[in-house]
Amino acid sequence: MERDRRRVSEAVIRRLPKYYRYLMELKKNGVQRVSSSELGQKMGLTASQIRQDFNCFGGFGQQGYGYNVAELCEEFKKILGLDRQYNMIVVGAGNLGQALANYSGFEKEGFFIKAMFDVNPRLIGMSIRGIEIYDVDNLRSYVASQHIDIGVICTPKEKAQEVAELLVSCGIKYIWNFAPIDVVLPDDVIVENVHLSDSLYILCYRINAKS
Amino acid sequence: MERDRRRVSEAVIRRLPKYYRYLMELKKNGVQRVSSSELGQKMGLTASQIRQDFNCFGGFGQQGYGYNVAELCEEFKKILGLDRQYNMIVVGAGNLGQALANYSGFEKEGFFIKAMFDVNPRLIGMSIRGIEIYDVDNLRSYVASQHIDIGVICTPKEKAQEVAELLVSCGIKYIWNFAPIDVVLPDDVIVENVHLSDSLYILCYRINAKS
DNA sequence: TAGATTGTTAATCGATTAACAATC
DNA sequence: TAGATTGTTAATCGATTAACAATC
Repeated sequence: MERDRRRVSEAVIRRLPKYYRYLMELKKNGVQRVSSSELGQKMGLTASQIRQDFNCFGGFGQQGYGYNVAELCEEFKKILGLDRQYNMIVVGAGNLGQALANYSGFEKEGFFIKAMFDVNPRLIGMSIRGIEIYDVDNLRSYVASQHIDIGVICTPKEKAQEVAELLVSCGIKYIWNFAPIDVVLPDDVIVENVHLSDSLYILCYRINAKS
Repeated sequence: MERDRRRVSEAVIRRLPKYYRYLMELKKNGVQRVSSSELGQKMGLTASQIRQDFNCFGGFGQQGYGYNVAELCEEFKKILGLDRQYNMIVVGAGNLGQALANYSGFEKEGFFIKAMFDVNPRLIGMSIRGIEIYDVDNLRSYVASQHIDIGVICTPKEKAQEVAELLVSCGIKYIWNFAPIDVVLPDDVIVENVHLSDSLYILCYRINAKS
């Protein structure tokens, strides 16, 4: 039960969503219990690693039995912070921003896009699934009047740093960045990047490294 | 110059796109040379690590001088396999698939979406920036008649495994997967995943771990 | 109780950092 | 040549794996 008995390493953090996905799948399939070795087999990890990882957060298992799937799902939901709602705004209502707004899947998990912002007059005033696109000039006053947790950057890379700074100056401390650039921000701001092109480059590297 | 003097670790591979991004930026800004310590400062890495990483692929530097930026860009382009063209098809012409088709940036880097496929009759027959959406039933004959390198999966997660197997059965060996699931395929198939929800979960973890 | 499987400590492995001779 | 910085070897650090006592 004791959290933070040791520092949770970056490697462990990167595996957490994968654990969550596999455990939810097991739960959906009506599986009641799972051992570290069964789960390891499925996920391509060693049983040892799984037990080490889980014990960063607490002793969730029972000797001789394994882990209760439903219980473990709940624990992971808490660990990942998925037991609450998050309000988001998206800056940049182009292709990607619109795709995110159109995707209804995030809402089921508690992530709500409350508004979008852009500089393009053709987009301003439009709405997508009820999500309005506002002029980015209205961002500051919008954020002042609403509770927004996460700022999502979907602008071209040239604007990303500027937008990130704007968001931070409005008090937003958590940023999900889709622009292919590393934004530089104060240490207390948390940035999570989705670098599509990096991912594609890695695929290409492997294509060529194989031969 | 000798490649593969040692096996290139996963950790190094994940850093390659970042090196490429920073080096291209330096080149764009007209910077001629860079030392490992300068680059390290910018990227938040140690000079030692950069020299180790680079020397997985060859001795690109010159003692007392550092690295020639333009030369290093060329080397990284080759290492990543960005010195050629890739033809892609997208399966799943929903939000995300359409966003990828609308994004013209990939073409500038040599990635061409040649066609899209879907099961939805409302989408079949449409075209996006000249990219046609075909019935997925026509995928096999299409791939047989065209040279396609990469298959991109933008379907809901329920269909992803099936689509992946279809692509592989058509001879496609390289897959860029956006569905939030780990597809299981033969060992000689290379899969690169973009798990948006995993990324969002990690952001949430950090939001909650902070407090 | 006996069998199974955890939680945890110890051993191993690999990645990062430090140091320095080589050399431009 | 002297100064700078690489390429590379050695030392350190951290993550993964193995082992096993604890215990359900």
